[in-house]
Amino acid sequence: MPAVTYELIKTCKQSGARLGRLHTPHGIIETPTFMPVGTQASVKGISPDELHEMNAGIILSNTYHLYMRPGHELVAEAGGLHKFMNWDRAILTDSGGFQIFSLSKLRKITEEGVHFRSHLDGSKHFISPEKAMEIENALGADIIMAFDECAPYPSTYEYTKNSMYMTTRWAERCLKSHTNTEKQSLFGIVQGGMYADLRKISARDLVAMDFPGYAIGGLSVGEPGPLMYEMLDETVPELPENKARYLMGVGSPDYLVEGAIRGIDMFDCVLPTRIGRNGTAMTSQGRLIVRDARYAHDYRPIDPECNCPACRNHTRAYIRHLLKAGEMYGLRLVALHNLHFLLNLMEQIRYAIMNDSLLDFRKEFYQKYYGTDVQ
RNA sequence: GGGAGAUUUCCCGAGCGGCCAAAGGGGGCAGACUGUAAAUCUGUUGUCACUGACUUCUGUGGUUCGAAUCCACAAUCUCCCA
Repeated sequence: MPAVTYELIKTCKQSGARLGRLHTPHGIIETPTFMPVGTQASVKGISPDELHEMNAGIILSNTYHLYMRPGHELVAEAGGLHKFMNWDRAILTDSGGFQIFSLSKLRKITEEGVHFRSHLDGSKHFISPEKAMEIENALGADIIMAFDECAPYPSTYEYTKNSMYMTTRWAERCLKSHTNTEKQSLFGIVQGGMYADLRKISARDLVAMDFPGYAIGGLSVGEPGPLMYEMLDETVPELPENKARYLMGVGSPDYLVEGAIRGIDMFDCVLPTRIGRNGTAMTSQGRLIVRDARYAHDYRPIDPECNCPACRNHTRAYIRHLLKAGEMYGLRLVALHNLHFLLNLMEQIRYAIMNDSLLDFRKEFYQKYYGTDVQ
């Protein structure tokens, strides 16, 4: 029995979306779910208590960043990531594959692994699939991700194909070197860029290796929405029904709804915290740039339909003032609100699946959020 | 009372005869952000009939083909001597 298992509860008759439960050593998570991102063992600006209050069941952290600082040995010495950051619910660690992509100026990819320079001090490092497993085992997250390459968009067919096959070989090596299987489950990552045939090959090869869960990576990297949906439509049917499906790096409310409709169970994204810190709120009526002058005398909450602490206790005018004045409480409030908003959206999605009405929900949501019909 | 210096677009501040509607900051305004090198980044910030024209650099008058830049006087401010 793997550490993490997926239990399918029901499928939405209208959309095909899945309602389920993710069983982990640190609790059961209702899916589809959204995982707040805490890259450096902290969801930027948000405390574990606040994450509890918004009913976050699982958060994401990052192998690359924790390896660089403070070092995985230190986290292990502290008693593992849960204890280190005092978070008693589930954690997923990303492998650092995305950092290979986003820190691309500083790296060299080989079959053996990736040579790169630290973004902190320029020092040279090398991470292989085996090394990534060693680090993730030391960190001790419930779900750990295979070491992959997230190909940039756009990439040629040749490049994407080679990259995808290498990611598959790396997945095999990860599986072999991952030791702590009774407490941590390793998820494989489907790659293949924007090429349907490569996506299918990637998915089939990984499914043959029998991972406890599957992620879809390399999407939401700048491609148009419809192209991402098409890739999901090609990929998800290849994945087994009894395993969790995780769409990496997604994010915006429309993508979450569209992903759920296509059978995705887990999402993560920096968007709510990042745009929150930068002054933009997600509301039931669409995006609201709290910094804007039009809210200077607006004494309503950010979202009148929200009952998060920011909306219960503070006005747009006040939060705008905090943001303009550079007060960190303002950044925290908007990030906090955005996380509440997305977690609440996931709850609504689950409710709609339960009632076989997710397509109806999508229509209503789009009209309210974007002022348009389903694109 | 005498002497020295200063006054630039919202603020600070560069400019010292043409390449100046005027550097650079700050502030303002607007936008972006999707497995976080992001409390970051981008654009914009005299007026308009906006690939061009017009009105600006304390005020007035002057020198010059041409002035934010030179001269005279005035106003205001700062410092030094009585």
